Amino acid sequence: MEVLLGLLTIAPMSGYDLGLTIRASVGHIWNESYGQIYPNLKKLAADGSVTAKTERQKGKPDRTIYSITKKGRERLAKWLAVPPQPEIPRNELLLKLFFGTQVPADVLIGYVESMVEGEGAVLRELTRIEHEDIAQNQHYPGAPYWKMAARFGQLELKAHLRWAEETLAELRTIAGKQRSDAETRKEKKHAGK
Amino acid sequence: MEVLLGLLTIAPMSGYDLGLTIRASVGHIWNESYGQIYPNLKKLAADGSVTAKTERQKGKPDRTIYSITKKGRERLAKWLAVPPQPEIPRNELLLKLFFGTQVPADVLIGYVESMVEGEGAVLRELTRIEHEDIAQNQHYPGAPYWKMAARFGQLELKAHLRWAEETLAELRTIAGKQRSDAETRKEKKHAGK
DNA sequence: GGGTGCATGTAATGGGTTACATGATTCT
DNA sequence: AGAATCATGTAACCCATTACATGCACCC
Repeated sequence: MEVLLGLLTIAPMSGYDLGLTIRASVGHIWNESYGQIYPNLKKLAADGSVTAKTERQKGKPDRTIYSITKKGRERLAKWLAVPPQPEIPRNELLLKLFFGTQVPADVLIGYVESMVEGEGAVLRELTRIEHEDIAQNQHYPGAPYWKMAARFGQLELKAHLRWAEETLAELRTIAGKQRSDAETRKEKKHAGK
Repeated sequence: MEVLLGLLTIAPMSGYDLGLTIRASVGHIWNESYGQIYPNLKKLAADGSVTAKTERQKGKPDRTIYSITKKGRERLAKWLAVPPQPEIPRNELLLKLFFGTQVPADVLIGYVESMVEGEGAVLRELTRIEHEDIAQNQHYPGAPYWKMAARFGQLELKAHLRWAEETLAELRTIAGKQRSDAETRKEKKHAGK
C-alpha cells in the first residue's frame, strides 16, 4: 500500500508503471502484485491520498496517471514514523534442508544449486543498479538511501552464496557416502543370493 | 503444515509442544502460530497422516499426543521432493530506509539500532544452539542438517550486522548535516527579524 | 486473590496471489 | 497468423494472524 505512495513521491505514474518500477527499484526488498496495486490505488484515491488523471495515448490503451497529494504525503510520513516490526521468517529451502534426513542428498544439492543461480543473478543485477541507475541519479536526494538498500542486498546475497559453497561441499560428501552405502547393500544382496 | 510432520518424525508431541519446539528449533527459519497448528493437526489426522492419543495428566490439563504415520511420512517425502520456490522478499525496515528522504535521519537510526539489538540476540541464541543443542545430539542423524540451517542464520545475521554498522555511520553524518542545517535556518530567521 | 503457565480450540479479519477477462497494437 | 506488450481490473481462494474463550493449578 505505502510503497505506492513512496514511489509516487518520485514521479506520478500509472498502476502499470508502479508494478514495473517496484520490480526494478525495490524488487529485492518488497513486492506487490497487480491484484494488489489496482485495488489499493482506488482506495488511496478514495481517501484523497492520490489524484487520478486519465491520459489518452495513440495506439496504446488509455493510462490512468496517479499523483500523490499533501494528504498522501502525510499518510506516508505517518507510516514511516511507525517502527518496522521484525519480520517473521519463512525460508522453505532452509526448512527442507532441516529435514534433510528424509530426502536423498542429491535432491538437496539441486535445491541449493538453483538457489545459487537465482540469487547470483539478483546480485549481479543489484551491482548493475548501483553502478548505473543510482550513479546516474546522484543529484537526487534519495540516492544515498537507495544505495543503502542496495548494499544490504549485496551483503546478504554474498553471505548466502558463501554459505551455499560450504554447504554444497558438505552435501556432496554426504551424497558420496549415500552412494557407497547403496553399493554395499547391492553387494550384500548379491552375496546373499 | 509440513513442519508439523517433519518435527513429528523426531518425536511424538502435542500441539502445544509443537509450538514450543518450532520456536526453539526452526524459529529463525519458519514460524507457525497456534491458530494454525491446531486446525492443521486436525486436518492431518483426518487424512491419516498422524494419529492422536489423549494422555491424562495429574494437575495439568489433558494433552493430545500426535504421532506420524506411514502415510504422513509419504506426505512429507512428497513435499520435500517439490523444489522450494524462491521467496518473495518483504523487508519493511529496508523499504522505510528506501524512502528515507521523507523522515528525519534520527528516526532511521533508531530503526537500524533496534534491528541490531534484535538480530544480535538471535545470533547469540543461534551460536548457543550450535554449541549446546546440536553438539548434544551428535548421534542423531539430523545433526549435520541442523548445523547447516543454523550456519545459514549465522552468516546472514553477521552480514546484516556488518551492514548496520556501515549504514549507521552514514546515517549519523546525514543526521549531523540535518541538525546544522536546522541551526542555519534558525540563525537566518533570527537575522531577518 | 491475581498473575502465569499449561493446553486446546474457534472465529473474525485481513492480506495477498492466482487466475481470469478484455482489447488493441506491434513485432516476428 | 500468433505471440508479446501495454493496460486495467475483478473474483475466488488460500493462508495466516489476532483475538477471544475456557479451565485448572501453582506460586507469590
